[in-house]
Order: sequence, then structure tokens, then C-alpha cells
Amino acid sequence: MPELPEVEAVRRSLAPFLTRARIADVDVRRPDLRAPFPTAFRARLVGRTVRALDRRAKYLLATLSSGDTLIVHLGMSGSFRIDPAAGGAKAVSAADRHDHVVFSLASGAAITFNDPRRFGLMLLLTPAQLARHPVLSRLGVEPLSSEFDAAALARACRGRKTSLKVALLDQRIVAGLGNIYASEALHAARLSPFRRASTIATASGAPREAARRLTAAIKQVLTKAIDRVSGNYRSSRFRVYDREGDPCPRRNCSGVIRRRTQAGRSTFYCPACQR
DNA sequence: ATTGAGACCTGTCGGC
DNA sequence: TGCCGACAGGTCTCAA
Repeated sequence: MPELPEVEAVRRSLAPFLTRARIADVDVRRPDLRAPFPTAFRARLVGRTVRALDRRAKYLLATLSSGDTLIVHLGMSGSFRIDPAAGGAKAVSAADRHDHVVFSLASGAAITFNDPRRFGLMLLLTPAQLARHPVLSRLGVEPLSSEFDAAALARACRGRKTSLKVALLDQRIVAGLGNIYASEALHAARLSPFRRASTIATASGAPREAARRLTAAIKQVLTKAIDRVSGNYRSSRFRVYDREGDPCPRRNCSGVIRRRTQAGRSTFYCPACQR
């Protein structure tokens, strides 16, 4: 499920339950996610209050009253389930074999982390560690922030010989884009996924027209996706992703969506209107 | 320094 | 029905 829009939707759904909540208990059922669990994980969480729940790229960051930050990455298949558990009558949902961590809150609510593929990650960092931890310090600009503009994208792509699509998946270039929205944004910007990334910038790194279109497309695609995923809106999935063989959804384009592999991942694009 | 390939792990789907 | 390969929304590590 998780690229930036999905992670943001998860953040929004969890925030009302977690913000200012006290953690009453933590049950780690499977500690073997992508990285080993922090030592004393439970001891450092129980009794703490969650001050804020934020997001950076595809990471969720829960700031605790102790000053530590709990970092969660959903990997490919991670999700959270909320059991509001109105006091007493335990209407707790059935346990699943991929329920790996259960956070019990003082309110009686339970927040369960489920992740079949176990590519997810949990870290517990002190403020000093947070400031320099590689998973965060290597991330590029947040695409929905005002810092992200055509100049920033062009600078990041300058001199890059990889394809534009592969560059968009690089979290150092745009933090939070994944395989679906990279394809979607390139289609919206009418840019070929196979172009060299460097072609959106001049030799000195200044933005070309393509960089402006791509920046706007990324912001628009992500913003719409957050609305859709958050359930504010129901629209029908994606314009090109997983639509091989369908007609191009662009008005006045008679192309057909194709699929090709780049860096081991599927890219969906319209050969007629993406240049 | 970049870049691509492979690895991690489980589930699902289509074809035979 | 059962088996098998291909594939899946992510990221890390390693070798060229």
C-alpha cells in the first residue's frame, strides 16, 4: 500500500488516536522485520505519551514524551489497524498471523502493526540519533513542501545519467515517490520515463520547461492521491499504472498504455504523448 | 560516484 | 484441483 500518499493517509487516521495518548503496553510478537528491534523497545515506550505524529517521505515519526522518536516504515505490505475498544466490552478484531506489534493505549484502544512481507521497519531514536540517522539524513526534498520547485528538481537531476523514472524513485531526489506515482507523474507531465534525468536541466543545472511540468505534475498527482486514499473522494485508481493495453486517458491522445521494466520495476507509460 | 542486479519475505494470480 | 513461475505500492548491499 505505501507511497507518500498512503503513508500520509495512515498518519491522518492514526493521529487522533495517538496524539497525546499514553502507551500502556507494547507487545512485539515478531521482532524480525527489516532490521532487528531496538533494545529495550518496550521499556522505552511504556508509560510515555505521544506528543506528535509526523511524516517524512514514507516514514512515520512519533515524538514521545521521553524525547525519543519512534520511526515506522511500512515497507511493501505494512499497515495499521485501530481497535478503538470502547472500554470493557472488548470488540477487538481477530488476531492475524502477520500482526507483529500491538500498541495498547491507556484509552483502551489498540493499534496493531500488520506486515505480511516483513519489509517494514521500526526504529527508536534519541534526539541525537534522530539528527543523523541515515534513513532520514539521506532523504531528498519533501515534494509537497514549498522547497520543492522546478529549480530544486533540476538541481537534483543535473548530470544524472539514469532515466527520469529511475531518478524519481531515488529517495535522495524526491522523497516519498514510489513506483506507482512516478509513472503517474511522468504521464501527467507528458515526459518519457526513458529520458535521461539530466535532460530536464541545463548544463548549469537550471530548470528547463520539462522540470516545471514535472514538478507541477508530482505535486498534483500526490495531492490528489492523498485526497483519494484518505477516502474524501472516490476516483477510479490510476491513469496509467497497471493499465497496460488500455487506451491513454489523455484527451485527444490515441496511444495505448505500455509496460516496460526499468531497474527491475514496472513502468507504465503512453508512448504517444510522453516524450 | 553511479548504476544495475540481487536479496530480503509472503501472498496472489494466471497458465498449464 | 494442484503446481509453478511471475509479479507485487520498498530499500539495502554488493559488484562492476
